[in-house]
Amino acid sequence: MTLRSIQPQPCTDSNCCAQHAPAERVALVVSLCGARGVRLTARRRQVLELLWESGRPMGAYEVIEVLKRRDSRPVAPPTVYRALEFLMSQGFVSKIESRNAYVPCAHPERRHDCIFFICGDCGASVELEDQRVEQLLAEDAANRLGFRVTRRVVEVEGTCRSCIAAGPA
Amino acid sequence: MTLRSIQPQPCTDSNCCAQHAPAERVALVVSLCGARGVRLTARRRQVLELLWESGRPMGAYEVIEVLKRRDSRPVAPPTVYRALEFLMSQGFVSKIESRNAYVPCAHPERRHDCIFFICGDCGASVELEDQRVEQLLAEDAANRLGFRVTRRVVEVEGTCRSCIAAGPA
DNA sequence: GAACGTAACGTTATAACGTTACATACTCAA
DNA sequence: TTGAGTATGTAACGTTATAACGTTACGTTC
Repeated sequence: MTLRSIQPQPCTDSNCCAQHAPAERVALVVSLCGARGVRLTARRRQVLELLWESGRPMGAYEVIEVLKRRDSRPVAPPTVYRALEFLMSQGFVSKIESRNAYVPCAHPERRHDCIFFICGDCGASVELEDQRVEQLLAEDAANRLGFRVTRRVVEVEGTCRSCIAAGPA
Repeated sequence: MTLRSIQPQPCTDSNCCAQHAPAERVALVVSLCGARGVRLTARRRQVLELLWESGRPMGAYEVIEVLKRRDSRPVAPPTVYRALEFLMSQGFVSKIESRNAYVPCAHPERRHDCIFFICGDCGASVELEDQRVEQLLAEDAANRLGFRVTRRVVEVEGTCRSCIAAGPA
């Protein structure tokens, strides 16, 4: 099945816990780039696919390592950082600040800051949206501080359901 | 006025926007260390005082630079990182993950994750507490994900009141 | 289809941030 | 006062990110 034959499925469920097929999400990004008139070059797409395939946050140098092995030729840091920068600027990828790691955005069609829940045991992360949290932060900023918000970083660390079930290591 | 002569003032106002006198906050930490039986060594205290005096988040290497100038002899990264680690473990200092920077905690006597509002223009940060945000994040974690929370990172970036008043640069 | 302009990429070097390993010194209690 | 535990100093290293600059790819215009 080629990428082009995959129909991207818009997802309007902000509570979906990011259960999406990687290839379908990449196809969605391809179509979004077309609509926006920006270029998803081979490198950029390669990085995005890698993040989707990985299933958990990846460091920039981890990305570099994998690309090197696949290409069997050097891929330098700036190349990967530029790809990540593009993907983030378009809302296709987010950075998890507390880990210096990058994850593909479950809903690239929506512009939003989301909340990341990161498992300290297995390293997996899940993104959620919660308008109420955004609302409270906006209120605190405006009413208590007279502060204008441009970006929100909300990262919750802990233990995911699977790791809790698996018991203490 | 010596540090010992300063009486730490407990602050129970989580809405105080961190308006505290540095020396008084350091004195509070001194007394907390005594009560907890942990050692606020000269280095640790020096780093804490520096953060309080600075008035805005400092990078670890910025701390190193200032200490070097004051001591007029080298202060190596591990020394500072260890001091920061101790101060964070005791809740006297917090790290702003999105900046790789450190700030003294306005309420070292309370164990809590707080919300940081960071001005992108002047670099200042203010900490607030908001139980409602913590509550929502805990609910999302438990109900939607079955996730056990150990730490919350909430950082809001934007423009502070003063910089808004000063107008666009 | 040649020349041009821009965006993307490659290469090298370096800045910024953080850790490991190990030797030395200090502290406190037995 | 001596030994165990804690803290510090020092050097080397590892990781993350960016600056600076040249080259390639690609669409556009003539």
